[in-house]
Amino acid sequence: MDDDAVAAFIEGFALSLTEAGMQRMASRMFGALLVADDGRLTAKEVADQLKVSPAAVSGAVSYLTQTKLITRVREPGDRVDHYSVGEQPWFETLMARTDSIEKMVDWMRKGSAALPQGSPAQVRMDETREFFEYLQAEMPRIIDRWRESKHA
Amino acid sequence: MDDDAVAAFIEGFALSLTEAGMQRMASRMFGALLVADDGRLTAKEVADQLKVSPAAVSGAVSYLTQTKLITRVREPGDRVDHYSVGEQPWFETLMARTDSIEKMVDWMRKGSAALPQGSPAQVRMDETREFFEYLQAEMPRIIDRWRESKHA
DNA sequence: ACTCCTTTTCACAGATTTGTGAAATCTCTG
DNA sequence: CAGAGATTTCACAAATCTGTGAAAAGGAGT
Repeated sequence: MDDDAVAAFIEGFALSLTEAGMQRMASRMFGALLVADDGRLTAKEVADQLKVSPAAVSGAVSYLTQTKLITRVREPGDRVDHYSVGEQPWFETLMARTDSIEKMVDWMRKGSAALPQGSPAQVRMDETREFFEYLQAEMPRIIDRWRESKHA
Repeated sequence: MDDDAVAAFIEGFALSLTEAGMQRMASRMFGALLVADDGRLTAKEVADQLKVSPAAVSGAVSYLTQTKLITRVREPGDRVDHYSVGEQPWFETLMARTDSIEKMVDWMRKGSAALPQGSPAQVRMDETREFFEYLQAEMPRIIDRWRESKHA
């Protein structure tokens, strides 16, 4: 277990998540959870490991729980919260999250309506929208196929 | 052709692209191109339509061309550049762009190596990496399937 | 080579985001 | 319900991001 390499992973991985649009602190905390042996840490452990204030962790927690990437768990008779990458693999959660796509699709519907009937721009936009709708619908099936391919 | 609604589309659509990680100005310019009848505009047209400076457009152009979402076109005997959402549907370009995933996969490989052999964290990380590799490999096939489903 | 226009670069100002410390709030436990 | 510790909130400072204006660089036609 190479601690330096693990720390490097957290920072590097978090950076690529950040580039993909996730908040910086949330990305780092998420990285820390991924390398935690049981995928669970307390706020304090996160704060210590990343050398940040409890306040920063609190912000990350609220982001990550809202986006359902982690869940808050408290054992009965425990006084501290544990945060955990859920039982369901987090990337499935990530893939299932399509609100961003949905928003785009909604806008494209409105956009298409505002364009001249049959114009190239309208045709292009409708086609694009159909693709995203297809993609959204396919997502669960893609995950299924992956599960199958694993068994083979 | 409802100009106000078109403008609203540009802003709304651009916002959802921005939330997905794209630069603000680039998102707006991209939106403007999407509703342009032939999918092509000059820098000046973009600047006028979005009410921004040429410098801002220049920045957006450099982002969008780097990410291959638009291409620069200049007709022989013309003095100005036209920017165009490419011939290939832009969302196919978008889906084919996997560098972000590749970066994550690379980091996960390193992360796995740094974790104790056979530890839950390592198992989890390897599985995650395999999923993304699968996803990346599947992408072209997903697009193919969409094309087929369109013919039906 | 010159001129005109387009495009890029750069320093800067304004806006936004990020993380901190301190205070407030919450929640178990006794 | 009081105490102890955990968590959240808030105002603020530092860092980052955005877009501007002005100047520089680039290119096509004369």
